[in-house]
Amino acid sequence: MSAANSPPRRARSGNRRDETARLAVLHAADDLLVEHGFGALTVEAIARRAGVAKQTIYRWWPSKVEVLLDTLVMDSEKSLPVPAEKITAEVVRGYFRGFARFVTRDPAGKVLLALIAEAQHDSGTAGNLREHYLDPRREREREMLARGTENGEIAPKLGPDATIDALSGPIVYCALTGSAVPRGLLDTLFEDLLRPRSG
Amino acid sequence: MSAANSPPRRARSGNRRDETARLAVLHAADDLLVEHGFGALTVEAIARRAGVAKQTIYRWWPSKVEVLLDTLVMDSEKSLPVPAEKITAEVVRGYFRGFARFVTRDPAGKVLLALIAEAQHDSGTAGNLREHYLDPRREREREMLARGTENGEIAPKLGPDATIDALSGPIVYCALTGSAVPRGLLDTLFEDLLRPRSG
Amino acid sequence: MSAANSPPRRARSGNRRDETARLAVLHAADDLLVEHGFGALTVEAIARRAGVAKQTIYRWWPSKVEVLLDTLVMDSEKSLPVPAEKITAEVVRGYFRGFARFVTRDPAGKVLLALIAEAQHDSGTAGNLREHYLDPRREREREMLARGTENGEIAPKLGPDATIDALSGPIVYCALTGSAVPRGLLDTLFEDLLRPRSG
Amino acid sequence: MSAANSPPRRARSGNRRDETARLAVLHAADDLLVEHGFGALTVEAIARRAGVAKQTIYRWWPSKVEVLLDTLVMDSEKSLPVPAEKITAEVVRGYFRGFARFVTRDPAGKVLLALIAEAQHDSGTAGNLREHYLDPRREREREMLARGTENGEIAPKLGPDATIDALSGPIVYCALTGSAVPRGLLDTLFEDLLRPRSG
DNA sequence: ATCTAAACGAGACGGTACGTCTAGTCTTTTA
DNA sequence: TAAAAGACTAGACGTACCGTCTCGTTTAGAT
Repeated sequence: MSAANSPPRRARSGNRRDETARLAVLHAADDLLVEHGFGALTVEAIARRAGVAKQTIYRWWPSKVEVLLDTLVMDSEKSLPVPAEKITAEVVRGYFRGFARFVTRDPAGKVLLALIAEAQHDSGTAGNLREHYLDPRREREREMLARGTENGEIAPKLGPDATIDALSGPIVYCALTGSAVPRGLLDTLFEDLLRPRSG
Repeated sequence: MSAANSPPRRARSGNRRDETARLAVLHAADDLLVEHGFGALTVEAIARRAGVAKQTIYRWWPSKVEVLLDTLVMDSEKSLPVPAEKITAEVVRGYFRGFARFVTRDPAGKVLLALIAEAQHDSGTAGNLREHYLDPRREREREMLARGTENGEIAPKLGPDATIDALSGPIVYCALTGSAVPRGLLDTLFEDLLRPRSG
Repeated sequence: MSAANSPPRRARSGNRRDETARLAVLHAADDLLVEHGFGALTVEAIARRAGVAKQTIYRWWPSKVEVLLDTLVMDSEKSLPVPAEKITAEVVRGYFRGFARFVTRDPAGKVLLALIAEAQHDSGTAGNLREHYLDPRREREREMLARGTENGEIAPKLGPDATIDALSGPIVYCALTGSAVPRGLLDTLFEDLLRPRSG
Repeated sequence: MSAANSPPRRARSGNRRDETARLAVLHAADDLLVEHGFGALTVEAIARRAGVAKQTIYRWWPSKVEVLLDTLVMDSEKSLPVPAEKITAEVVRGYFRGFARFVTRDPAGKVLLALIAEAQHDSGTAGNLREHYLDPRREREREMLARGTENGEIAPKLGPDATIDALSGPIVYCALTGSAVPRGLLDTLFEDLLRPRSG
């Protein structure tokens, strides 16, 4: 019953990394991005908001984008897991629809857009984004398609990467330009690129 | 013939806007972006490189992104005009192939990626990018598709915006993530979305 | 009768110096100094207020302090002439009392204080102030004392410069520090330094 | 003996104000004023010369004149203390002679002239100069005169402020106009204003 | 029961760029 | 040819963050 008396000031952990501080930083970064945009996302502001010293951030993250990347990995694992079992056409379609929802409506999706943006300005960010987010996720997406193909549930007309790019590309592009994904676009692409030929 | 001997130092224009300065700024911004990345693209650096006072930049552009937007409009009009006459399937396909080349290989294309990126961080940039680049270009792309459809050269399965998003989306997405557009992707999309139903 | 029809817009004088512009500049400088202080006295502000182009000021005055010096010479000749005839003790005393009033209460006196101040920052101003204001005036003050001495009206205990410094010094110092000249100070100095030993 | 090896680069003080930086700023300001005049005394130049970041200056001083005021208080306390014990006529005379030397020959005296000058241009400076320099010093000068009077060493003919103004005024005025204090001036004023009536 | 070691908050520091301001120069146009 | 207009280079202004560096405090684990 360590926190029973609900201390106004949290008990610090002394010798070990302070998990409370870590979470405070991640949430502060997320909140600032959503509430005030990337422009307000400075290390100083994160520290201020998290009630944490700047040095504590620099101790554990090389820069503010690594903080964001941590929140993205955490959030997207929760909000948008890549299906791994019982792959049907409907599951695959649902995944990409979920992806569209994630990047256009979920606040956590803003983090992905912000990191894609930042990657254009900084090659280090580009590398980290690929390594810790895009590539691992792509790998699991390929597996998803492979299983669906084995099952005969889908019959991709193109290679896995081309297929995923064809579906993810318009979604991300529309999100980046602030427009909605046009009605019918995803369904038509699905029909043309993934549906078993026949009838 | 006062300026016949082409002075090494440009003759300033006095009362009127100095065209030489304007071009020096645009080229300096372009060069800096390509050579040293967006991080090195500060107003101070542009001014230094262009041999121009900072104030001259602030007099004519609200911020450095407006400078970039000007270079983008100028360059893309030259490198990637939207076809307006004799629209055939091949012309349309060639336009999108040219677009892919523009954003993945042309230095001027980096400007578009940088502006899409910056638009994620700043809503003013987002608005300006739409208003001065994306929307006008989209309008002409729609006209291109409309003419090709009237001619019977193409038969879009989707509405014009959906069609353009389906083609531009993967191109831009691949450019943003630093990967090549997968072989066959554009051709397959073309075949499926634009080709007359054979016959 | 050049200005007989009092045009709303003054008639410019073509290839001769425009007297209207000259006076507008002097008055604008004076007004700005009195109304908004020396800090607001920029060449741009003077030009704006006078309805004159900056270049017109630079054409005729090396800098804004020369403008002020012109107004000072003009104004102080009018407000505080050095007595030259019928020098009595009372006339001399009245002159220094007038000087005290000039620097502490007359708006035109502020110009002198401002120029003394500026002279500390810029040796060119120091030279100009001496040459065009302090030295000529000192010369006439010496003559005033000399005549009074010849008349037997006053009997300076010190040399003329020392006498003038002893009287002007406290006046200027009090004006510069924003305090009033203490009651009795001038009279006592007068009594001690200028009054015939009597008997 | 942790600092026994006297490091070539100073050890910074971490969390606390860096005394080395403070002194570097004060000396840089003093030096710049003496060497290049008030015109060269910009915050940027002080920072450059002191080897200090501009922000460090703005953190501790509202403006460059406050820096000067600090150097003045520091220097004049050292070069020109107001005598407080054993007040004799000679001590008082020596103090004012010292003051004359300070403002006309000591480089630190230039700071006082510069601040008096700046006070004409900015009322904030005027207030600060009074509050932090002129008034406290005047208070001690009054005490000096009071003690000398009690002792019977001097017998001021005027009130304390008038006496001090009568002596300081010509000194400052001569310093401001770049002329020497005329020979005999101070002695005569002393004789007339402070000397016991003989007898 | 001390002592060591790490992580913490706080915040000063040297820097870089920001966007604004004024100085002083220059050129074109008008009268 | 003077004056109005105003664009230009140059550089200081004061602010915001950057990333680094002590400080002194707090606590866990080793002595």
